[in-house]
Amino acid sequence: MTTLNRPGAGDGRHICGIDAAMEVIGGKWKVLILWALHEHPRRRFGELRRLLPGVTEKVLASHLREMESDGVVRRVSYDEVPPRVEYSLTEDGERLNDALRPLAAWGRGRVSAGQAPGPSS
Amino acid sequence: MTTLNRPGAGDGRHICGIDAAMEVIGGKWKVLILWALHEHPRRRFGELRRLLPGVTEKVLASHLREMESDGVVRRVSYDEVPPRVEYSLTEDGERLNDALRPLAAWGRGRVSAGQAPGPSS
DNA sequence: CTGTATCCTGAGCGATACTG
DNA sequence: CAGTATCGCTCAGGATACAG
Repeated sequence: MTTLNRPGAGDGRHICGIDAAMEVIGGKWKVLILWALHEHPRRRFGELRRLLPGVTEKVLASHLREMESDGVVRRVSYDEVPPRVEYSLTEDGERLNDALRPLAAWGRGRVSAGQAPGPSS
Repeated sequence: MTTLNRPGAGDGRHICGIDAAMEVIGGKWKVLILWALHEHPRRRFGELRRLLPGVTEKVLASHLREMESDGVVRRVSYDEVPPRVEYSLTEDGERLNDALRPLAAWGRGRVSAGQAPGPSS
């Protein structure tokens, strides 16, 4: 289960529904994992790691586990040698990704307008 | 400036635009502040504090400062005694709130379906 | 190749007291 | 009323080594 430091986390009390979503996407790399798996379906662990420059194995693994238990990521393990595991989005994960589009558009808008935090002071 | 522990934070490198948005809403109470100011425009500091049960003065103040410098919250200080300050959303803040609606709907959907993290294991 | 097992750091947050 | 100032803590995340 995702246990993030958010209001209402753990006790199931969410004020407006966004909290519930924030718990799912609240990890540092989770929205990027969502995005990567949407753009590149059925990705292996190592491929995902390469798609997210800077993420460590430990964090990627734990994020994937949490997203799996949250029902947005599906993990398929092929019993081969060497081992092969493929990750993809569930239907709910795809819906979550769609729900993030307006937010991404909003973010892109202010990036191109130079209002995004970071570059300009 | 918002300095969250996110990929690309600080250097202005965002992969898909969601990162930029996540930096703005990444604080523990920020989406709730957004929501509260949308539902109850022109709120005073103390009122806001009462609208967000559990938030401390320090965190509320710092979040409001960051959101102000991110251009989503407007702070209007009336030069009176006792002091009066009113917070409201900027146009961009309202747009951000709109962009969060699909996400809230997604979260509500899984809350009512019992899939949200927290209540069920 | 696909992950655990440890250890560690620090940002983010909370509690409390205090100020104009 | 509307905040700062300080202190402390927790836990998400990073580094590295090891395992099946």
